[in-house]
Amino acid sequence: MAAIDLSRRERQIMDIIYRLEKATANEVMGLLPKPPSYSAVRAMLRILEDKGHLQHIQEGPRYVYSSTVAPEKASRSALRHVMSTFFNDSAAQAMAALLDEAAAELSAEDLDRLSQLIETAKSEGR
Amino acid sequence: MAAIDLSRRERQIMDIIYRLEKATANEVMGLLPKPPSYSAVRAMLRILEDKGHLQHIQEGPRYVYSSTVAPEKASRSALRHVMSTFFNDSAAQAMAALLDEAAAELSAEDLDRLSQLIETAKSEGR
DNA sequence: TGCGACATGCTAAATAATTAGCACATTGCG
DNA sequence: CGCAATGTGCTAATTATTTAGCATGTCGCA
Repeated sequence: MAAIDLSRRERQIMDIIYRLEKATANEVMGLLPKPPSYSAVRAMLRILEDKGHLQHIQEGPRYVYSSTVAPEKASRSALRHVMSTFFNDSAAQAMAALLDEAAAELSAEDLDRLSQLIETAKSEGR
Repeated sequence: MAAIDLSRRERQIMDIIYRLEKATANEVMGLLPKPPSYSAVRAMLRILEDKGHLQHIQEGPRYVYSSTVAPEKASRSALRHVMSTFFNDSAAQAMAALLDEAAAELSAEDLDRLSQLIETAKSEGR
């Protein structure tokens, strides 16, 4: 079930679909590194659907694929995985690293919002 | 070069090595899901070393493998990848999700430290 | 309406990944 | 010292992944 047992292409495709939320075979193909043929992409999508990772709806003439797992849930397990792989399961360390890595990109408003979230967490944590 | 073009087993092994910082073939084997034979593990380690992802030192009779990329650097690119896949490249969103996901595990001290880091970032960001 | 563009499904072939097995070196202890 | 345990290197076979190709259906417009 976890991302850990997807093959390389499968993972690449899942990443794209998470990024776009929903995508057609063509869109996926466009974003794949060293894109294979269109029909190769379709085959992979079908396999991922078989395995239960994707679902599709028909939209006009084509299929639009999306994850069967809610994006929020998937992102949480991705974060968990990064925490366990690189940060000794410490959320605090992971957050510190994020802050450090991306400080330049954060606006004053972002930082204020984060401060508030932390304050809230403090008051709840008792 | 990126983790995105590692095969499934290669990725699993790299994750283990990041987690342990350094590891022997035996340790890696013990942590692999559905562990293959010892010699299969050794073969993979050799391949990863060929590709430049791992290096080893001889420690007594055995090889101890570690990443060629500094853990800090690897963790940053893992965070970047999660940000781009799930959080629309927004560090702030990623941090908020982490906070929410792991609030229960964070101590008051953790939260204080994070507040301070954020204050520092605010003052630097001008 | 008829045809070009663009879908899908399926299968078989090509390529890549993964594994086991064998030959041999080194360690450490009875 | 000698041998069991535990290393490594390499190669070849198995298995999984990834791909292309062909048959076929549908949409939209000249």
